[in-house]
Amino acid sequence: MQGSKRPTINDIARESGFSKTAVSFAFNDPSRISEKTCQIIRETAERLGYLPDPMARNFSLRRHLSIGFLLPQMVQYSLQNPYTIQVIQGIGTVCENHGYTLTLIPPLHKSITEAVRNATVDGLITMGMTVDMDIVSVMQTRLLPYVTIDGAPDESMPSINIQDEQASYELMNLVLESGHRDIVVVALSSDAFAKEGQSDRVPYKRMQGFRRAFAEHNLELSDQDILISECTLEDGRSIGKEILQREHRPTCVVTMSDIVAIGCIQACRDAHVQVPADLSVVGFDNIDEAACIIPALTTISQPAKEKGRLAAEALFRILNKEELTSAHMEIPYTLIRRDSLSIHQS
Amino acid sequence: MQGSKRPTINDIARESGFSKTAVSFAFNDPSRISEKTCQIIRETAERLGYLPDPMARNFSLRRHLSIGFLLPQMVQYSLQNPYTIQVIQGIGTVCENHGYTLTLIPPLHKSITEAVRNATVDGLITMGMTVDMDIVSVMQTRLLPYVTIDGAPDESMPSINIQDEQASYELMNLVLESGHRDIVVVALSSDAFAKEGQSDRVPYKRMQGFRRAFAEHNLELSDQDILISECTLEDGRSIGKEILQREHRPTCVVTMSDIVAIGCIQACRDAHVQVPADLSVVGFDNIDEAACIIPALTTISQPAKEKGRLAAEALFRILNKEELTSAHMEIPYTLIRRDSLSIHQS
DNA sequence: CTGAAAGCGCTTACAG
DNA sequence: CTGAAAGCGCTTACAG
Repeated sequence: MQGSKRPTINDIARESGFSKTAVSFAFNDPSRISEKTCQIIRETAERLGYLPDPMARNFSLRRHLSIGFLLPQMVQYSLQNPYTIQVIQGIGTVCENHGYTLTLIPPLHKSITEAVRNATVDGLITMGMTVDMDIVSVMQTRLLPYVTIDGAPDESMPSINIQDEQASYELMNLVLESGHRDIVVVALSSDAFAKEGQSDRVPYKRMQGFRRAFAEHNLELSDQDILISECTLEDGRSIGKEILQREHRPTCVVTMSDIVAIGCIQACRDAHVQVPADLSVVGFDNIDEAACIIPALTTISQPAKEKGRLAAEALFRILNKEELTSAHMEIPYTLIRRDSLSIHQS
Repeated sequence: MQGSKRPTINDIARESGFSKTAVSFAFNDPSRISEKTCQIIRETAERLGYLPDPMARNFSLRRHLSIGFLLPQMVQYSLQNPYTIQVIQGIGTVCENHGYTLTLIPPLHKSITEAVRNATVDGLITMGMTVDMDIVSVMQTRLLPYVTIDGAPDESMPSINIQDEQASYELMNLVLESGHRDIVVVALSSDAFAKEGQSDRVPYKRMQGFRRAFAEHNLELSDQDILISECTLEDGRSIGKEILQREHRPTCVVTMSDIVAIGCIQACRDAHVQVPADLSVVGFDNIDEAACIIPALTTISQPAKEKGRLAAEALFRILNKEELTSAHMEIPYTLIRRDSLSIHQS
């Protein structure tokens, strides 16, 4: 009866004796045809195993019914970071409410630009983006709406951020007030999108906050006390190992991400170094694990799910041609004091 | 120069003085045209801000370059379960390697069938599916390839599973050997896909394993000692609370999911009941958290990421018209003994 | 209520 | 090397 090919609207039209128009209406707007016609068409469709092709339909309607999330790292690392997962949760929930799917977009053949060029979505959400990036111009020429989380706010780029400089300042201030002076900072690497170091990027802003706290204590952060880590558990662990091997061991490690901080703590465990007795470690993000790990992390709590939610809602507003109340949304953070930072007696 | 609409291949053809064919080749197969032509076309495209529409291209080529993952629960719950996230990780990594995106598909207007009907993907991966479900027939009439994880193996349905009956048997056996006799089982609910209770479903198989262990000890599992929980932390917690309120408190709670087990442990904490001193709790899955939580969970370790990986690889093999070596893949599990199960002295 | 026809933006077999 | 034209499977303004 049916070959290996799916029947199309043409087959149903021919077989049922009605026009393509009628068949289309039978599935999308039955009120436009008579009940009898609708019934015959549906029966014919059922008999031939016909279902309208959603891609053809979307193509015709110039829509995708999907929002894209550009993974900031390789899939493996992105989905290993609870912070990113929470962001995805927030985005996903909004998509669900709007009847959209959520497309996770990894770099295509190592190229993020290529991935954006090929993305079949109605809009994109990115993390840590600055205007100078190639992908921005691609999105713009494609007229693809986008919102960035933890990126550098720019006129042409709706964004969701916390006050990273201030949060980092408070975190470092707490460390200094706790008496620490031998401090190593583990900064986040410029991520995959970046063309070059950019002064408005999140890692930079956090570093600025750290420096401000140092300055207020009449201290200076020397370059050799700044290390760079990818935002992965593994890299955090190897950086931690590296720090423990220094001849002059610091009393506190200040990271820019809980996942890196936890990696450091694992390195300490491996080396039988007690945290925080021998070494304090502080994080950033306040992922769920930060509260569970022993010792529980002192960190900055930022509402990741909320970030995702806000980004997605802003994007849907753009898609619906609604006015954004504010293109640059800042949401509150909290300094969380727990056990991984000790008072240092000098 | 350009209106609010994107230029199409036609605009570039007209403006450059070449045909649509040539423009198409300039982007997809430059070897088919002269260098000069290619250059002129590319310059024209650059000038007008033209990028080929990926949806139109995919539509023409009858492909999507995306794999769909049907979320087994609402987004919020699915992405809250580390087991599911690991599965997604596995799938995502394979997609990345193949240059595909991964589309997360939530139920559409509460309807999973509707979601499958509209999914614009080249293939689908589902969790916990049985052949009798509506979505199976939809996928079949759509000729959409699919693979199911933790579903009921069937001739027409490639699947990835562990030996759930045997694993559960071993787990319950350990509980019984540890001296427990007052046991409450927290089973997983028939999930959202299910039409009705089905004997080949994973929760059913696990229950069979539990019963076999009981039978071998000349015991019987009474209905009142079987509770049902959604696979969420919250539901686990409220089930835990319920159990603690029973007049006759059991000595051990056997769950079918770590996330539920952890919920139970939280309920114990809330009620100041010591685990495992006052009550033992065992899980299933061995998510990362199972090792971190105090007490660390006794559980069944199943390689979730591997399940995702295998499912995706099988799907790509189907897409490439390759022969599947075996449609039903079983992978090994391990019984993990940790601290949440105590020896019970009677 | 119904249908013929143009259109969505590409690809590609075919002819020159 | 190049282009006219058919085709992918739908939607929908328009006319009857």
